[in-house]
Amino acid sequence: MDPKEIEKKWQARWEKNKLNGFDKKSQAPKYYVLEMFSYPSGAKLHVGHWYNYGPADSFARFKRMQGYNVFQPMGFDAFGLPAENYAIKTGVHPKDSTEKNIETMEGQLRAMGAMFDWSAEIKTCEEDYYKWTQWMFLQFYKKGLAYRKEAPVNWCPSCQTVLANEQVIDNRCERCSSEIVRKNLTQWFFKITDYAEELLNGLDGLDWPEKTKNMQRNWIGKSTGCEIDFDCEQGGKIRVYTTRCDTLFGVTYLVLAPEHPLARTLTTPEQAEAVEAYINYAAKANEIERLSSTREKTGVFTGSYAVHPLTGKRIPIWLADYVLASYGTGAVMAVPAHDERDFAFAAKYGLPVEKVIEKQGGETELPFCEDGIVRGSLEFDGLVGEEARDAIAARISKLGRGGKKVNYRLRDWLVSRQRYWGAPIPVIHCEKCGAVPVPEKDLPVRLPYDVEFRPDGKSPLAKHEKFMHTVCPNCGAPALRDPDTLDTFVCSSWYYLRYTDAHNEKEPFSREEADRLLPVDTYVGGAEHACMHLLYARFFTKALRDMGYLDFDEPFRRLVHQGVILGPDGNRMSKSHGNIVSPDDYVNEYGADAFRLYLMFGFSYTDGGPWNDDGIKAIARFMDRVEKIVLKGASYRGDKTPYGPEEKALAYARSFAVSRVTKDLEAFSFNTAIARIMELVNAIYKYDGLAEKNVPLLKETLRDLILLIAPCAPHFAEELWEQTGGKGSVFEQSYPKEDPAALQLDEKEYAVQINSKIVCKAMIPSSCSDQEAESLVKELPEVSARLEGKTVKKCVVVKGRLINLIVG
RNA sequence: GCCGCCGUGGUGGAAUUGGCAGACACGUCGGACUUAGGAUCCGAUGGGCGACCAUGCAGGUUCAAGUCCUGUCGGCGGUACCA
Repeated sequence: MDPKEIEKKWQARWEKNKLNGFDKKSQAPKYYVLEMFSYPSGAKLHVGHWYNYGPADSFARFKRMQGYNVFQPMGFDAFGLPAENYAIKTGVHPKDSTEKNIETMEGQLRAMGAMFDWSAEIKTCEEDYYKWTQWMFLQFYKKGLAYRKEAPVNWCPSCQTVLANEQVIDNRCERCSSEIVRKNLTQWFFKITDYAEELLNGLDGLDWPEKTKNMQRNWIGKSTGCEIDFDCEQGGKIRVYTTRCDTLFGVTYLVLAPEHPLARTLTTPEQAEAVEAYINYAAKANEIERLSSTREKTGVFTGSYAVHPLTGKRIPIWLADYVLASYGTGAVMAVPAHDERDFAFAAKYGLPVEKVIEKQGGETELPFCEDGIVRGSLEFDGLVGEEARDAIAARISKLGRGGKKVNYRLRDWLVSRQRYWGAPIPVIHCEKCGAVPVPEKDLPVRLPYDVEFRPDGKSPLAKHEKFMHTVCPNCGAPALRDPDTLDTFVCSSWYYLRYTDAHNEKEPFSREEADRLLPVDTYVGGAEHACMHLLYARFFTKALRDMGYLDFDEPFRRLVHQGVILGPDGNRMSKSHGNIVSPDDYVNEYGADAFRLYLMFGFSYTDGGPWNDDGIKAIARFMDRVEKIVLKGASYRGDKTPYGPEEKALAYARSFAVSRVTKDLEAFSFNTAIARIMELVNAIYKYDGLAEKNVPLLKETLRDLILLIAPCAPHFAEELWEQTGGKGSVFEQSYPKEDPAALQLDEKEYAVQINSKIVCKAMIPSSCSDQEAESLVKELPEVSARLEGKTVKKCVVVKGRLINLIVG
């Protein structure tokens, strides 16, 4: 069988018979299988694409054969930095290179033979898509979920652009390697923090890898603590946030972040110079560096004092950059005795340490940061941990000086980028009216083609006069467009919705279609998106639900991460390692089906691992064996139907394989699924060696073999199906079902144990009761010899497996 | 540092979730058929001559532990002064 020929033949036929599409008229239950869409980079599909899409497609085909109306769309995440960088390097316009790449990749994806519904294809860089991305922005804006604020961001002075945290490597710009500075800039944010609590709670009900859910939990970082107001001697007050208000009596100083609004006003004239110098110093250090715990703590005294809310004690106020402006209130109460950071800082600057917590039953060694017994704290003495916190927080709250407060580590999502290749932010800046959203009827705000995107100190769109100059939709006065574009994660936060209604010109999607097809039943993609795309998409879904566009809470009911195929040397495949394995050579030599089968069989899907091709010949041999036995079986004639132990064994092997393969495919355990099919093939070969065959049984088993293999080797199975006289497409057949009767063997082999040591094995009727099994076993010579003069205290029977006699 | 995951033959990897450890393959060895074999088919293959010993190491629970608990070493991923 020539793989190239049959691939072409069946792909054409599937296309013609619309076998790959979602059937909108079908009554069958829907099943939405989604793989994370591709970034149209380079020109070729790499092993990673195959590893993601091949097995996932087998899963989709399997669901189809199970009777579901499967929707499996594909598209391209086409905006983004790589295309722009490529343009800067080569001068090829991002639009041109992206379109070319998409065309190539589309062809290659089709050649894989996956069951993609191309009628729903989307490309995020096309007007009819990004128009709706902009529309999303406007809805978020209307709802108060998109806002502009000044915030510290990573700024590359050479590229003159804001960079995302991921684009900062070792405090340097990934593009030009110049040092990053922190800068306060006015940027657009999405208020994802409004949904922090729901994003956290919603995780519990999701069928996602625990690992990923945990990463999101940590990322959201909920913490319950207490806010406390400290009066300043010179007037005003400072609000601090703490999770350890039980240590309130151990406060020896307060610390404000250098960016804290009160930092300068609290500074006394004598300290002004030192404070100013320190604020400047802190502004230069970037956030990554600041957060490094190995870095020595620095700070400066403001010269002024606050008053302890419960004791009235004078407390010096310091600035230090180990306190973050963006978390809590940007100010903390320092308790050196019970916090490592405060302890180190106090030691360096000679600040006092006051112990107010004692370890229960042991020496208290400072800093002691665990829960313990409260001491030296007036009437709170003797309380422990949570009860102490509750009591002190209640007091604070009664005094009107704060109280319990929940904080999240999650920050709002910075969505504006000073880049060209993205969706323009649909906002117009008017001198009189301020930031005015572009009216929906004027969408899309088109991304102009003739733009100078080479970096020369200005944001690319800002230099495009025709793009920038417009009139204010509000007052009609001349106004400027927002020169920024949206983070590409905005585009990918709603693409699974657009798929359901990809050509709708009036709305981003119709509610009817979305509610019908969503949520995605199984979503497959890399684990690297755990705290980015997967979190943003959940946020979008919840926000759109609250705006009344959707009727469900979570976009992805079940999530599966494929592992990563590494280079043969165990490193990530990359040009710099020189360890890239091209799928093309293998596909050319063995065919798409064989390559896909090998990826499924040779690796544990969720683990991946270093590439090696030791087993690929085994797959070719396996397919060869299947073809031979299937075609040979088809040539048999006769209705002689012996039915003895061999036939029973074959029927058992068939049913066992069906039962296990079904479970394994459902669980994305592809390697064991293929192993089970190989076992069945071995059983069929064994049976075929018999002189007297039950031909109808053999043929039925071979038919099931083709069906079992079909999701994993689609072209191959179609061809066998046709050659053996099957009607229609193999994917119109239903997946084989196990026969419970065949799985009921008359007798099963039990391991017979005495005190958990195996004594012998015995065939025991599978229908017999525990007691019957026990007495049967006692009759066995191996057993009775050893039981001589001993009594059986207990008998443990594990059905179908073993009988364990426990002897005193 | 903290959180999470993982350590099983020469190799990739199984183990119905506490029940015959090493399925299914690769590789190796032996055999058959061949002028030939890097094709195909058949057999053997964790270690030990053996009783037995084996799932990183040391303990524990249990009739029974790769699986559960405690400690420890090693690897991977996430996060990093979040008060």
